[in-house]
Amino acid sequence: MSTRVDAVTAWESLFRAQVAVMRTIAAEFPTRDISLNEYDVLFNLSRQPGRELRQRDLNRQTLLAQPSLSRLIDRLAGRGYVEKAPDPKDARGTLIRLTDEGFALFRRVAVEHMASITARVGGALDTDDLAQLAVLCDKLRADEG
Amino acid sequence: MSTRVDAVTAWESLFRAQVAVMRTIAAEFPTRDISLNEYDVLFNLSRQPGRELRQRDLNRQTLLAQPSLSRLIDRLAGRGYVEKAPDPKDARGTLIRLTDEGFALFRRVAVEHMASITARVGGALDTDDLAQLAVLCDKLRADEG
DNA sequence: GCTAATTCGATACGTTTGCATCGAGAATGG
DNA sequence: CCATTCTCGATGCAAACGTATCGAATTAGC
Repeated sequence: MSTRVDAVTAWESLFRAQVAVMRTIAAEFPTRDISLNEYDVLFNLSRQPGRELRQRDLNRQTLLAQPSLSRLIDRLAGRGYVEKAPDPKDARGTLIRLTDEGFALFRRVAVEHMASITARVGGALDTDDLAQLAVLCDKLRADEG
Repeated sequence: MSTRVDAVTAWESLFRAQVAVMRTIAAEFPTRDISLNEYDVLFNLSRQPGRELRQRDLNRQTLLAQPSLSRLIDRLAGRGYVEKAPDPKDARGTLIRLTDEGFALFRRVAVEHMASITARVGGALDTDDLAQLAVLCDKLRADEG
């Protein structure tokens, strides 16, 4: 069956493309202000209703191990960008909420970051390619398991 | 211009897909034997003629910072999976060569790893999708800058 | 309703990573 | 040919990460 080989090849291409693009983007990222992992957390919170999310759900969006995210959040909380509150629905859980200051930081960084992405990604693919790529990647992500 | 928005959307999709797939793959990876970054180094060496590469070139394939790769290689060398030799063409450079033991380890791990990829990626997209995705990602990667 | 198994987040601890910097060698420019 | 600049890889050091483990809370099975 050729799908076996094709799947590995496609993943290889996707992974290398991700590395290539990420290198450019990371080089232009304002790491002094915030790390990419921290940005990713702010990003995920920002698009949530009420700008809050359970730590458990936040963890599912990233590749970070649970203890790593736990401490990353403590660092963000220490700098005033997020707040931690117990989940009223589940006493085990913790709700992480983006503060106004955190949202302001996110928006400020997002502007530069999106410009980097537009330059690197938009410069390599035309509109049709971009749309196609997004569809395929969404399909790939959807199939959890 | 709508390409601005599309580029950011497409990158977002690609990145999230990469995270989703990587989570599955990493969970099934034999981390006891070797880390994913270490595997990536062995992988890159394995497909090189003579199975050797300059550390500088190796560095361009990964997202690791130069000192991190330097020490990762030292660890691999300490375990006998690679060997370091001065580059006769350039006395600054170091050639990293995959040993037979390193190649054997790579092949052993690659079997399981490719099975993980096939299951996760091949299960979500059909052959046409996979081919399309590979083309788009290669195009995206090609445009370095 | 009670016990066992699971989930959630935090902490201890060793490992890995990145940033800053260095010395040695190679390229550049006069 | 010499001085300046750049490239390559290594090391000091602090920050961040992952594995193992724990206590508290919830869920599942009897």
